[in-house]
Amino acid sequence: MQADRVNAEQASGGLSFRKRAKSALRGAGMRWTQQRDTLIDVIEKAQGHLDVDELYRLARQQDPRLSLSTVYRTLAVLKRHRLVDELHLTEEHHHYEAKIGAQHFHMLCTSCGTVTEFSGALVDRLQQELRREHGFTVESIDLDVSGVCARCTASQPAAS
Amino acid sequence: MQADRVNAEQASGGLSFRKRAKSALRGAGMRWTQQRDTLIDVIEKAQGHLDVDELYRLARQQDPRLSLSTVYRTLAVLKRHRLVDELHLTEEHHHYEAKIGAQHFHMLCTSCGTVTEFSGALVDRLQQELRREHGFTVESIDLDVSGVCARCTASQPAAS
DNA sequence: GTTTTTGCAAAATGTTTGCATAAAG
DNA sequence: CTTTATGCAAACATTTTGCAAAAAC
Repeated sequence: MQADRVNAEQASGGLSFRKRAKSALRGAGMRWTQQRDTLIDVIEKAQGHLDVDELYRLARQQDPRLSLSTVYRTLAVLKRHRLVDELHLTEEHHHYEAKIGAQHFHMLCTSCGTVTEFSGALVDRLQQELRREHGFTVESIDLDVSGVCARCTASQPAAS
Repeated sequence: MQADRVNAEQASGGLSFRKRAKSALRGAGMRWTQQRDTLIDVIEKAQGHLDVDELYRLARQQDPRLSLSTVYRTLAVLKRHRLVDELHLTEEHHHYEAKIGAQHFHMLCTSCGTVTEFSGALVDRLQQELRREHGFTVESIDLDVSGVCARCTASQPAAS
């Protein structure tokens, strides 16, 4: 557990997600509660994309009394402080992930459901282009791709 | 009204949205109902981005008995047949627009609320890159940008 | 001790569904 | 005449909210 925390800090350049979250909230005059600690811990460890129910379920394994309202309220706070990103991978459920490391985006394979990340280099270019051509200053980009991943393309006879 | 229809046909290369929709649905063994005609007409004329409530409200001006269920059911059909696009411009409401003309994406100004369209050239490049680098075949891209438009940037003292 | 946060239950929101009736083909 | 689509109301899933009790500071 101690080791996990050290690894997490190394992965994100010396400051764990939990520590960043704690100081961001404390800095805004908010309180660091047991529930927020639990939820942040689950989100950080998930290393991926949780929807609200998964987050709720996992958090209750650590603290069975934690309520669904608290999950929603905490996600709202974390979104507001830009500590988590909300993804719209599917029509049905939103997914959330810790904002750690470089900006990236997601490809969802419609065949196997796998989510792959890709980096934001091309998206940076798009941002520049929007400023140059439209005078538009980008604040946030919501970009999700769906299609067929390499594995599924290879394993399926090309649909004619 | 007749003139509107002619203009619409010219704008989309000889086949109005309504005619395309009609033949797509008829081709799939579905019926061309009064309600579908009304909804398609509203969507086509809107020339922009309607959310469900706006669509419902406008459609009821033409046919006061048309129900909200029918709006949802019709949008589902149109989405399935790729006759409308569903946009995720804001957190709260989905928006829908007729799929007419070239692919394009949307920038939402967080200051004045204006939605501006931009073309898909850069997005095409992204698509190629994903195939080249990840072997991923793109089926659909959900891309929405928010930020500050040129007008608002100009009229506001640069926030320091 | 004061203020914020929580858990719970209730309400609000947005969307879907079952079913009898109406309309389309 | 047969099948599909509609309107209505009820069901559903998800998210938000009011409030008293608990926890943080």
